[in-house]
Amino acid sequence: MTQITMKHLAESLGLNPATVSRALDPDKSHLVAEATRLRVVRAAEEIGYTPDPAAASTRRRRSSTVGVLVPDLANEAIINVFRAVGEVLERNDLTALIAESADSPERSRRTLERCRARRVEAIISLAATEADADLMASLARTIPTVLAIRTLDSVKLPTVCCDDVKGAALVANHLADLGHTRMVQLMGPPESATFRNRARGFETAARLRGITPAPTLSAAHATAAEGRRLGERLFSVPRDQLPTAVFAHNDPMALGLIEAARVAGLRVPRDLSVVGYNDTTMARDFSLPLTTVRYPAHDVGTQAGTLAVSLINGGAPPKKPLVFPPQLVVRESSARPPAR
Amino acid sequence: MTQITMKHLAESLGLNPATVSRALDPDKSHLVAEATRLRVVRAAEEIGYTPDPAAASTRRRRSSTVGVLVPDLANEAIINVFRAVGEVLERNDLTALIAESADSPERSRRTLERCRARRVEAIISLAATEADADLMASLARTIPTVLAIRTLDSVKLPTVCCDDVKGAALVANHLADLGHTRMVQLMGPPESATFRNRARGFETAARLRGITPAPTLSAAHATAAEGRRLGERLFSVPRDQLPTAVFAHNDPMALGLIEAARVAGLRVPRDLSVVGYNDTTMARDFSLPLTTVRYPAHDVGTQAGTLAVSLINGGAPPKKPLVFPPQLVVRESSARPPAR
DNA sequence: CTGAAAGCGCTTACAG
DNA sequence: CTGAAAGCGCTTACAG
Repeated sequence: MTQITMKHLAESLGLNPATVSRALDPDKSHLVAEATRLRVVRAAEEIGYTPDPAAASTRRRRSSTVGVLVPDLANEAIINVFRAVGEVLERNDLTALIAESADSPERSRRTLERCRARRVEAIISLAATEADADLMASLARTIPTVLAIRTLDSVKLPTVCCDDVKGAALVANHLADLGHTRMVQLMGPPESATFRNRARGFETAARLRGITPAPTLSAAHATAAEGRRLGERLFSVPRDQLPTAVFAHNDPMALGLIEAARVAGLRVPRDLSVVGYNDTTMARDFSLPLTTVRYPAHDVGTQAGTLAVSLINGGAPPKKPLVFPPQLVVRESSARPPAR
Repeated sequence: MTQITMKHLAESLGLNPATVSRALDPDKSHLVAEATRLRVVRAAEEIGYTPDPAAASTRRRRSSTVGVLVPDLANEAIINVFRAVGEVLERNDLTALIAESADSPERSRRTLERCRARRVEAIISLAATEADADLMASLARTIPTVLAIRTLDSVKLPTVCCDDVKGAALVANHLADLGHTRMVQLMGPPESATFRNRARGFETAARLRGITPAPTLSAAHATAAEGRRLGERLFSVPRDQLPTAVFAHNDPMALGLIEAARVAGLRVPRDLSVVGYNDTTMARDFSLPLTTVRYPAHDVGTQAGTLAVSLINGGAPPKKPLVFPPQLVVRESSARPPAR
């Protein structure tokens, strides 16, 4: 099966390959007589011809490719952002090269290295951690780089994210409004700025309401298993020393915690209020419907993609991070604290 | 920032680009004096040079790219298979182009079309449905194509999958062994062969044990929400007409069903046994630990990747599907039926 | 073992 | 508006 080329197509139409190339390129087809263009396009469609992108890449000196880093492919909240990124890239004839870092600095490094080798025109990282800040900064000198979801403190890079400080403050205020005074956070790994921001936002807002949260519980991974494990530990103290509300930094941890509460004989929300973050499908479908924070995944993803495209085209990086607001979603896992 | 090329590197070393090319290509470096090879490799490392893959592709006339279709990026069971596929491809210097079909025929078509346009060297579909069987068959005439997870009846293609008939039979026998006689299935969408096979395997094995399952419940999507919805309907009948065991075709549906059971005041497993499929993390972490079937994701993915590589290299397609055995994992959601 | 030339399939100045 | 030529950055016969 020998590959059909532009030369073949041109010959069969009695045209020069250059004309065929122009006719098939939306950015150049205005240089071609409409009748010719139609003839070419039709013939191409008929035989199912489409120019070889690798050859086009070499000549154009553009890979038409963007590297996208995610920490975890099976994480719904992150994949929702990725989907929006992918849509924007596709619309701009850019192919997404997706890679998973698993939050391992070693894998991040290898993956970014591969992006560079592939001559990606931009990098969009949904997986930034301080551990690879230096590498990101150095890559960003030659490749347009966008951070999404997770910010980086130590290096200034174009960033699109959710206002997690505010999101956590919404939770603190919601709980304070319900009358809770004994609250605790179940924090995700501090490597991700999202969790650091949520921790800070919650703490600050609580204090503004005159509440001092109990010492934060730190999860090694932001998973249901960790939520459950830390819940078991938390609930092992006498009842009257228990907090009346827990803010878990994401939905899986919240659900794991609720399981632990059930096992410990605590009713949610009657004995304990639990709030999650992200509003993933499981927040609605498992356990009792979870009070959580809706993450503006579509906005973050769309803007990150758009920003990358703009940087590729020589646009100036925005001076400040693009920040989208989260939204509190009150469901059934939060209520007034139990009476004393 | 003008790109550094092989020509630059060659000049700086006083060598011909051809020699540099050979030195840097593991398959050709044996043609080069070891001392020369070392000199080249070191210089390349020092300046961070790596040959442009697009240019290599055009000249080699190989894209070094494989298209991988998945139905859902956020589905843990499927992503586990994809991860194994990805590892094999990476080891063989192939880049995975991942695309999501969302089980929409229209998106499958567009996505496969894009694979063809990109000149992928092979296609691995974890998302096959009969709706795109014709298209797959036609593509397979020019592009090595491998089916994984989901088989296709109407067209013979190289396939790697799990023995879902057997997996479901394990469940039926487990429940029969416990003494259940009133069972029902909660079936996933029949578009996916996995669910058709599970339905058949369960039914057949049950009948061999002298049990006729109640009419199967059909889920529109294999999600927790659907499990919950169908559970609510199932549990709305008088208790004495209830089945004593439910086989849900995947873990999310099983967990949704368990939630519905809780709401209906049924205790699992005391009043009702529930078994899932796939052994995803949530089977361990949410709800009570779920009895389920471990899916051989690593084997299926590794073999699918290996098979694709072999086909690319001109290997013969296997005469029969490569089938890996599932394994029953008994946890706490299944027990003896309630006494009458 | 190395070099010089040709060529992969495109796109893009350059002419007309 | 179209063509003929050159060239993108590689790799691969072909020589020696």
